[in-house]
Amino acid sequence: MRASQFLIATLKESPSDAVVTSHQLMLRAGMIRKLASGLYTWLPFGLRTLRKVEKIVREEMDAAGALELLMPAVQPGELWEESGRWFEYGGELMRIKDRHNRDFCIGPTHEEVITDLARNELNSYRQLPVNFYQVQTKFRDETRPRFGVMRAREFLMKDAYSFHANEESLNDTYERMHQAYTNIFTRLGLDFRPVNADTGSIGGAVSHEFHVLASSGEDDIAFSNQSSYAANVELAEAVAPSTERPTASQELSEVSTPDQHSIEDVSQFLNLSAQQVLKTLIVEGELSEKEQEQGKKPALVALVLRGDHELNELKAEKLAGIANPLTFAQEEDIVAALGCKPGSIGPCQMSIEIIVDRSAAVVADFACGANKDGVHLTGANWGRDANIGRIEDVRNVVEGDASPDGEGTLEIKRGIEVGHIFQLGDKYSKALNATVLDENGKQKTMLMGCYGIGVSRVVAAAIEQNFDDRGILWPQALAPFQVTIVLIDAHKSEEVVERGEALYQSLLALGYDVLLDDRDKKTSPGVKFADSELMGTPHRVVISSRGLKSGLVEYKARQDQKNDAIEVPCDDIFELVKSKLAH
RNA sequence: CGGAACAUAGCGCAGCCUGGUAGCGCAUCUGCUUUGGGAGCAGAGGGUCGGGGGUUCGAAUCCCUCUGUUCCGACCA
Repeated sequence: MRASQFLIATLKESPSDAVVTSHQLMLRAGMIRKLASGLYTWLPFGLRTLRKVEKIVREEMDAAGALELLMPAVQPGELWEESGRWFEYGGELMRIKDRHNRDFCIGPTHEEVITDLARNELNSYRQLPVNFYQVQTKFRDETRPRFGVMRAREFLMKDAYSFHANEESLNDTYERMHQAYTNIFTRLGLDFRPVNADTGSIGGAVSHEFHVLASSGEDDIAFSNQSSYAANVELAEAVAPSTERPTASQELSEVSTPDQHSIEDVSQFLNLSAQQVLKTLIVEGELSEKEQEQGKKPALVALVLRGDHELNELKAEKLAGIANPLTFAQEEDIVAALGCKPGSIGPCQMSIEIIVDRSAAVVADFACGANKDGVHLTGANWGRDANIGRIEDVRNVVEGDASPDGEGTLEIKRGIEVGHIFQLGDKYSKALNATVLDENGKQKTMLMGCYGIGVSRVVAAAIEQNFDDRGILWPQALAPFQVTIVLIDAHKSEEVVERGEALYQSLLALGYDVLLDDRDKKTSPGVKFADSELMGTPHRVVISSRGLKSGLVEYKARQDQKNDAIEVPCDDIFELVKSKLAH
């Protein structure tokens, strides 16, 4: 591509609404422009990278035996009513009506449509397994779109759906997809982790998220420093401490702690570390349907954690006897049941059920609320002063915790979710009655898996992981242009033009993406250099009349932090660039 | 959804407090000069100051309202 024929839409300053690096750089390098909140136009330069991600995704999906198709972005509401999600899905589902006043939505995902297709087209177990995929625009009406294309409302996604006659087949395809995803992100040149994940609202059992590690990520990922164990912090198990609880060495005593409510206040006031202070959270207990109908009030349950630990609501609400979704008790109910306000609650002399976190259960001589306003206890001990009740895992893991697989300790980093694979089971096939005939001629509900990659988000994630103060540092596989040839003094020197043209043509002939910066003399060399760095082209050749006088041209790799370029004889430059591009 | 802020040329901003001819930088266009790190000089174009309403002789500026955008939060004993 010749720069003079291309849209180079670089900006010196970034629009004020861009806060994360990838968003700023995508705007500044001329990759995208915002149309409205969460809606972006991909300019020619940005589209090149988007297409490269798509290409690698397609190649690996095809290689893994998946079949590409393309479904409509607009979907009939009836299908969503059939699956039940018309009512379950919240405001993220963009609902529209056509001119006949019929309900439609703009697809945030395509389980319903593909399952409808499968029930019509698949009749026999002998047609299974199959795995269909598409690369397509999705729409989710996010409450708070942000970070550019990283959390946009309209985005490009590769989604795949597999159909199976049995669990074994589903597992098999799931593993193949796991491997295909690993291949994809490896080829893209990204630092990523597959992590065990919560299945969320989509339902089903087994699930992995693929996260690109970057400080701007929205999820906390816990991973072992010694093994391949990685999990979303929401799901990572906090293993029981291997140490025994020390024996009590202090006497229980009451301390007046006026206006000291938070763990921070109390530990400072008592001059104790937060680890020695236990916090007690009061949540609502579970009610049976019958009790709910009778309008009974739920019993309260006390959750006891170490002061420096955070409650994991997901873990808590899964416990028997606790309301799901987790509901914190109202202040008046707490006062009625315990006789004091939140902020002074503790497990000693507790009248309601107590669930103690594994780590909190091995603390001795702890401080806690005294169940009297403005009073705390110190030197408290389980058994002697408080009933330990049940012990459960109800906290988030923290750095340094033992890895649940027994190997190494946990580190926590932010991750950007770029891929997600699920074993859906029969959730949708059952709802939509998608069956095939089995070996015995009997109707059998198919099992399903689904596998997504946020194609547009991958582009942003790649930038979050690869940039410096001058701009983007594209991994080879994603670079919109692999080589930039900068011409200097082209208007004065025929030889500059000829040499540049020759190199340009021979690299093009090999199929490389080359940008020939032939912009006229109004574009100064400094602008060309700055643009090539902002745009992140991995390799740059500079051809100038000054260099050609000694028969030399200049080569520089974008990754080289040092500013010094290599001067090479101009007859050697083609071979040099070719060898650099080869790997 | 809760809280906070912002909206002035394509982009970044000033002007508003204290009402009186709408400005700066970048970008754009023309001419001349210039060519190894975001060029120089001279000139030019570009705005219903987000929309509506009000106060006033007069509103970008003060008041009300709507819309849009952004940020923070949705973990707490």
